Amino acid sequence: MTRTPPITDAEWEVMNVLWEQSPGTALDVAEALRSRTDWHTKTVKTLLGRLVRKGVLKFREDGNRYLYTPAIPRQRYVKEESASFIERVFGGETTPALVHFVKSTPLTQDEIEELRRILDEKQEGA
Amino acid sequence: MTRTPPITDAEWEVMNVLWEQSPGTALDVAEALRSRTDWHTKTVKTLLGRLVRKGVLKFREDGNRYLYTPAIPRQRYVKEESASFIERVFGGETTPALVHFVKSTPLTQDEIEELRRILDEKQEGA
DNA sequence: TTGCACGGACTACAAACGTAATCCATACTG
DNA sequence: CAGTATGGATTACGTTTGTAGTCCGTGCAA
Repeated sequence: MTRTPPITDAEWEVMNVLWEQSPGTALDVAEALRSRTDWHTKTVKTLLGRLVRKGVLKFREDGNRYLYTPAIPRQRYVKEESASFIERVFGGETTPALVHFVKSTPLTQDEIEELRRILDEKQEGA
Repeated sequence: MTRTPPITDAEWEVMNVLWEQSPGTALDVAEALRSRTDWHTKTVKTLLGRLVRKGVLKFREDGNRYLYTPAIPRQRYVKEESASFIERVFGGETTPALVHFVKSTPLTQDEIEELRRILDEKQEGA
C-alpha cells in the first residue's frame, strides 16, 4: 500500500475520465474532456504523462499509441481527498462536516429514505 | 456578492485561526499555528499580507501593529470549498457524496440520532 | 543616547501547475 | 515516394504556492 501520489485539479479531470472508462487512448481522454474543458490535446497528453510518471496511470502499447488504465482505484483517492478536504475545511471534524452536508444538500424523499436506511444499518453494525 | 478569491491550503490554516477568534495580531496567529505547523513568523506574515491583498482579511492599525479580521465569513468559504470538492471528486453529484460520507464516517448513537432529526426536518420542509 | 528587537513592506526563490509548443519517428494520403 | 498528420518525449514558460529573507522605521532596554 504505497502512498498515493497527490494529484492536481487538472489531473483529477483526466483520471475521472479513465476511472469512468478504461483503457483509453490520449485522444479518447481528450475528446471526453472536450465537453467540460477546452484543453488542447497536447495539454491532455502532458497530464497523462505526468500521471504515468507519478504511477497513477499505467499504459500498454497498442500499435503506435498507448492505452492508459488507472493504476490506483478511484476509491483510494476519494478517501484521501475527502480526508484532506475535511481536515482543511472542518479542522478534521468529520461529524460537523457531515451535518453540514446533510443540511445543505437538497434531497428527494427517496434519497432521504435511503439515508435513513444507511443510518439504520450503521446502528446495527455498532 | 463579489466572488470569493481562492485561498490556498496554507491560507486556510491562517483563516481558520482568525475565523475562530478575531481580531488578532500577526503574532497571535503565528502562535496559534505553532501547535499545528512549524511555520516561521515571517511565513505567517506573508500569508496575512496575501490574504489582505486578496480582500479576504481586513485590518486596522493598533499602535505599530495590525489587528486582522476576516472580511469574508467562514460560511461562504465552506460552501464554496465544499462545492468545488464535490465537483472534483464526485463530478458534482452531491447525493453520492453524501452517501459516501455517511457510510464511511464512524458515528456514535447520539450522532446518528442527530442526523435522523435533521433528515426529519428536511422532510417537513419539503 | 545607542543599538537592537519587532512590525510591516518588499524581495526571493525553488517546486508545482496549467497550458502548450517543439522535436522526431512513423503511418497514412495522394 | 513526398508530404502531412499523429503519437509520444522533451522542453517551455508564466503564475502560484510554500517558505522564508532583507529592508527600513521606531519604540524600548541599558
